[in-house]
Amino acid sequence: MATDLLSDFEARGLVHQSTDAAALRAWLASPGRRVYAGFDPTADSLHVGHLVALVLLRRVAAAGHEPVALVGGATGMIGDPSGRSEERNLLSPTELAANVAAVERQIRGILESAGQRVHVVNNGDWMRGVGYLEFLRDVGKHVPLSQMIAKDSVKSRLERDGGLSYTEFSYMLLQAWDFVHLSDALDCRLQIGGSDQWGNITAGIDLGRRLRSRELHGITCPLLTKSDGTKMGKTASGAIWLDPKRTSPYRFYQYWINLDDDDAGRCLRRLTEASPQEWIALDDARTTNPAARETQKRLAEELTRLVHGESGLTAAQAATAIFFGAEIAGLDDAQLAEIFADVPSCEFPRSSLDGEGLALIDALVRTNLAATNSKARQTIQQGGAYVNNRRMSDVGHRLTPADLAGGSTLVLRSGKKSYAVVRFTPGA
RNA sequence: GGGGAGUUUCCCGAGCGGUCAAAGGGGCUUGACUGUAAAUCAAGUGGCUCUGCCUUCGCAGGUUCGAAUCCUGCACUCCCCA
Repeated sequence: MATDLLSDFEARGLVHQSTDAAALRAWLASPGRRVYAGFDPTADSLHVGHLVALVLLRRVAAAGHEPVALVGGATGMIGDPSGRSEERNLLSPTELAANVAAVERQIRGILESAGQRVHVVNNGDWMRGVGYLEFLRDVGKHVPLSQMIAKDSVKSRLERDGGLSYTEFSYMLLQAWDFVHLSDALDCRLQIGGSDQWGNITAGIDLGRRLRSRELHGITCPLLTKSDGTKMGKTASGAIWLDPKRTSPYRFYQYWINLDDDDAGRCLRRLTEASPQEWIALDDARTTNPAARETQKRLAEELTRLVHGESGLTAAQAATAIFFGAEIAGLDDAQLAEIFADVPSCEFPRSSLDGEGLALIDALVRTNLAATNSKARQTIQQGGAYVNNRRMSDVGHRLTPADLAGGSTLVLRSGKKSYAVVRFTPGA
């Protein structure tokens, strides 16, 4: 299975374009080859869109090769025009440095468990010392302008009103040089990227041939899109990030659980280590019993474990059980805080529970679960109000210490999915 | 410049003196069903100290026991003729 990486990629639908397949196969036949993919540090976290490349590198490792992850500390200074319709805003050097560090950490976290040596490199390290004139003489001289202009990424931008700046135009040279540099330093001869990277990758291959008479290889994988045409990893509320501070493990898990069947089947192949036998079994399960969502569960489990670890997966599953009706009991404040990390919270003085207690209607309004007292009353009457996931149908109910779930927290819910965490703090 | 029509609750749109918090549709909310989907069905949809009370029908006045409904003025929109 691990013998022919390229066939594995092809079977999983991961190959969009590739350079000479026979030559590539031959090169990959010996173990210990180094294969690289680049990551631009445009934010302090990677997102779901980067998973394809990360998982690909893991597969490279599983096949007995060494993954090389390049973080664009230098290229990030400039911004890749590929797949972009407008000029990028430049990041400040401090921001960039922070992003590079964060992204490097994430990459290591995901790749290092794959069982091979992992190289995480930053092109800032070799670009910083290179002078402009030197670069123009050593690299620029060998890249024909006609080819640069012919690249889709450049052409489409030139045809637009905004055009593109000389800076972004030069991006390609930097990435091309990265590839040549890595082939010098690590004997890395294969670069993998998204389909929008084809132009940049081939620029590197050309440069390698001109400067070193070396044969370099490239593979692009199709960009992940969902069957509804939207980009993978984007939701109405924004991107799905790998950083738990940006996207909680629960939401990450849910994202995969909620994929529709076609997308799930595709993602199973591209993003998980599932074997062909498993795909077939799961495809079958999906047609005979779609309700079980076995494919989605398999996806969600593997990816959540990969990104957030075993504890993240456990937390996400616990949260899932609760968000879908399980009564909230026997959890402490810390666990509640973790599960409901994405949920708006609201604080009340502890004393409001004393004596008469706090009217449920008030609590619903104060937590914005209901717009007015009337709406709150209606919600309760219609059976849409829950305290700790237990339906409350008494309009006059008052919250007392008996309603607390954790030591000082309780969870209100309106309808199926609007939650609010209420914390009662000692204060006045 | 002259003549006509209109402005209703989140949106569209009925209502033309009391039975109007205002038909109907859309949207939204809740419930049932379901695959945490879609469709479907049901209920709700001005506010409140809620079997009652208060505030809404372009704005300001007026007539009337009583006005979204009639009258006057103002603002805005649209149509037709010049």
